[in-house]
Parts: sequence; structure tokens; C-alpha cells
Amino acid sequence: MGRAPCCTKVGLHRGPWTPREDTLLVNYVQTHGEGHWRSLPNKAVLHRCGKSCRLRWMNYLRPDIKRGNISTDEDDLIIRLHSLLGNRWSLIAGRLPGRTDNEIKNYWNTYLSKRLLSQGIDPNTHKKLPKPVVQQVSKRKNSRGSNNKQNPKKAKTTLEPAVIPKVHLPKPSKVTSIYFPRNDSFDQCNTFSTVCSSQGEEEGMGTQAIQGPWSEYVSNGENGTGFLSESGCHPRVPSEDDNSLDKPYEEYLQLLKANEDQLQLDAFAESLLI
DNA sequence: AATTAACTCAACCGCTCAAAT
DNA sequence: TATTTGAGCGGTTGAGTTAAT
Repeated sequence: MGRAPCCTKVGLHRGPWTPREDTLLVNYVQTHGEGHWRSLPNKAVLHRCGKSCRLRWMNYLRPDIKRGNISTDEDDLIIRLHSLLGNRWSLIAGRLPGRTDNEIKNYWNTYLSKRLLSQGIDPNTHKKLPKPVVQQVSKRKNSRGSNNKQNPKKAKTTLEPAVIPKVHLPKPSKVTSIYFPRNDSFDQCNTFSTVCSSQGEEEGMGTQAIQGPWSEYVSNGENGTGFLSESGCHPRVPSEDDNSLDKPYEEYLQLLKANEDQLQLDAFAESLLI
């Protein structure tokens, strides 16, 4: 005898989430907290698999997600952590406040691993490659901002020196704070920063425009009845979030100092696993 | 302006493991 | 104790977007 069967997959909606679905999910989590994903679709009247709901929340709707450029500090930290932990993206993400495992995974696969290769470093082992492996650089990157007019087919396989890192620009959005009802599932953070309709500018968050689904919530009326505003989009209180990278980066710097001591690195890696 | 190629990233898939029964 | 499920994770895919030709 086990648990009750998982949600039937019959009639479930798949593919991209609509603003309405997002609203339902956010409203539900605001009220009941995270967790209980299996029962969530029924309670929230969402025709989605609970697993899909969880993923949507964790990777996109969660209000403490930080969106914007991944800084060079974060770059270094990701590379460093990857060398210690391998492809354990959730652990790596755990050391980068506001970043999701999916985001870091994507960032690694599309950019960082290639950058390492271009620098003659094996992205899996983080060791120098026997001979400089030259990264296959796409014509797009090669020719961007240059007058490279080579045949693209050739350019694709042309051996190139190190790639100039490009700026990573995830979809911009506003991030501010909001208090969620605390429950068992919010042990790790009871204060959330969240996308908010109108307060960003007031709180000095005006450098990022409202874009993407959030703008629909707050500006269009479909169901975006301004739920976030109504439900308590509190003024953003300057907090450690503002320096959210400080702590992990500090640890990272300490690691650098102790770089020669592999035992310390191992111990640090193990501490992350606990 | 149209076509092609490259790139991004949200979402899905399948697996593992702990917890529930 | 065995069985089954829920939750979480990493790998992969593919639609949409952007840039080059």
C-alpha cells in the first residue's frame, strides 16, 4: 500500500504557461505556501501536473528570483563551485541567492563551458587540456561587431582564439520585497523579494523595466487584476538581499586563499552537501 | 525583405531517494 | 518490510528570438 495515486495526466495542460495560470499558481502559493505540489492543481483549479507547477514556481514565479546579468563575480563563483561540485546545479544555485538551478545550468551549458574550452580548460575536469582546444565559435559571435565576412560555413569551423565573453542578459524584470504567509514550507526565507507593479521605481529599482508575464499581471486586466499589489506588495526593505552575493563571494575569496590546500576545498564541497 | 543559422531558456522527461502507507 | 508515491534533480528538447547573409 502506498500513497494515493499521482495526478492523472489526462486533460492536463502542457507547454508554455499563460498569465492566468501563473496568477492562479502565485495566488495559491501566496495563500498556502510552497509544497504539496500534488494537491495544488486541484486546489488551485490548475490543469497542470503538480510537478509542472513546482517547476514553474521554482524557476520563474518565485518572487526571490533575481533576474538580470550574471555578474563576473557570479561567473567566477559558478566556475569555482562547479569545479568542486560538478553538475550539481541545485547546490551551486544554493550558493547564488536569487539564481535558479535551471538558470545556472543553462548559463553553464550555453556560455561558461564554452568559455572554459576557449581558454584551454576542460569544463568537466577544470584541468588544462593537453593542447589548447580551440572552441568552435559561431559565426554570430565571431562577426558580431566586426567585419568578419568569411563564409559562414567556414567560419563555423574556423579555429579561433579565446572568445570574448558576451554579456548575459536574461529577461529583465523588477524585483522587490513581499511578505508571504509563513508556513512550514517557508523555513528558509520568510521574506521574499518579488516582482511588483509600481513600487520598483520608488525603491530604486527603476533600472529594470517591467517585462514578460509580470507586466501582464499588473497592467492588463485579463486576470491581472493587480494581484500582487492587492495582495500586499510591501515596500522593499533594504536587507541583506542587497548584498546577497557578499557572503558566498566572501567564502569564495577565502577558498581562493586556501586554493593550494585541496583538503580545505574538499571540506568545503562536503559542507555544501550537508 | 527573405532566408538561414545560431542562440536562449522555459518546459518536459526520466531517474533517484526519502517518506508514507 | 514491501510497495508506492511525492519531491527534487540533472539532462535534453524545441519554440521563439536574434543576427548574419
